[in-house]
Amino acid sequence: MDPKRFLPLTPAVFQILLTLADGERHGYGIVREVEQRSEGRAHLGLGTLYSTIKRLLAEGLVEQSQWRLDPALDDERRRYYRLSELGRRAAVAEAERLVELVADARAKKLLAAPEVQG
Amino acid sequence: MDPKRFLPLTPAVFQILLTLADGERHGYGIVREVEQRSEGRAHLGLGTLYSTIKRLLAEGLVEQSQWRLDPALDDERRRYYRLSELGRRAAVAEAERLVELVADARAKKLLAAPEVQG
DNA sequence: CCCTAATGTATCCGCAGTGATTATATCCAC
DNA sequence: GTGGATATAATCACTGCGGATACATTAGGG
Repeated sequence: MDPKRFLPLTPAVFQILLTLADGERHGYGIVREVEQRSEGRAHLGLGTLYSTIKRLLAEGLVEQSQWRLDPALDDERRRYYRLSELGRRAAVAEAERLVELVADARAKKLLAAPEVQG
Repeated sequence: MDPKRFLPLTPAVFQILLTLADGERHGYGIVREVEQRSEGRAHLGLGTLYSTIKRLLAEGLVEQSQWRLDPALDDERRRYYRLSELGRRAAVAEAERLVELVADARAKKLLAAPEVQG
């Protein structure tokens, strides 16, 4: 299964996969992490979140998980999700695509060249 | 006028602005350059191209130009476009946003850290 | 306790962007 | 002069986005 067939990922999809890349999260928690990580520059609407997750589950990029926080701290309503292997490879492929885009932007002098690039 | 109000740019819009960043182009020529620069990985449909350019003109990110190639080599039908100052700043802002996304992807270990980064 | 706000999941629906298709015309090579 | 590539443009169905809404639960303050 070639992850490139999902490219380009939409901003919403990439933000969700990115958020799940280092651990499981529940829906609402994803929205808050995106908000925090981007310092408010990226926003994920609730309508987008749940419809997108539904699609990602159907496509097999994301899986539902039984993972639970310490019950004392957790909330029964939460549904946790994790990246599938395919989802991870799709996220990597998208990240590589973005690296190319940035390189193109540098080639077009929209960005300064990095000070040092090994 | 804050270019950030246009973010995030859609893939089609960014590809068009990127193409115009180092010189004037006509519509069909933009499609071909995108195809070539990405080595076929990015594709810009004709329907997308012309409707998007129309919108970009209305938003003032792109301007029509009187520029002409040597008449012997040029084609009367062509309409040339160039980046406006606002368009350039929007493209830069988008490129910077992509740099942040790539950094996020590195932080989440989706990509290896760059070998050297000054 | 109760009230409110925040948390949490979920659906609905209008809107915007995409891109295939179609139409039309011109350019160029043979 | 015929055919295929070039070129612009409008139409149209499809998808993704995100605000609005609904509803239930949880947390905290008075």
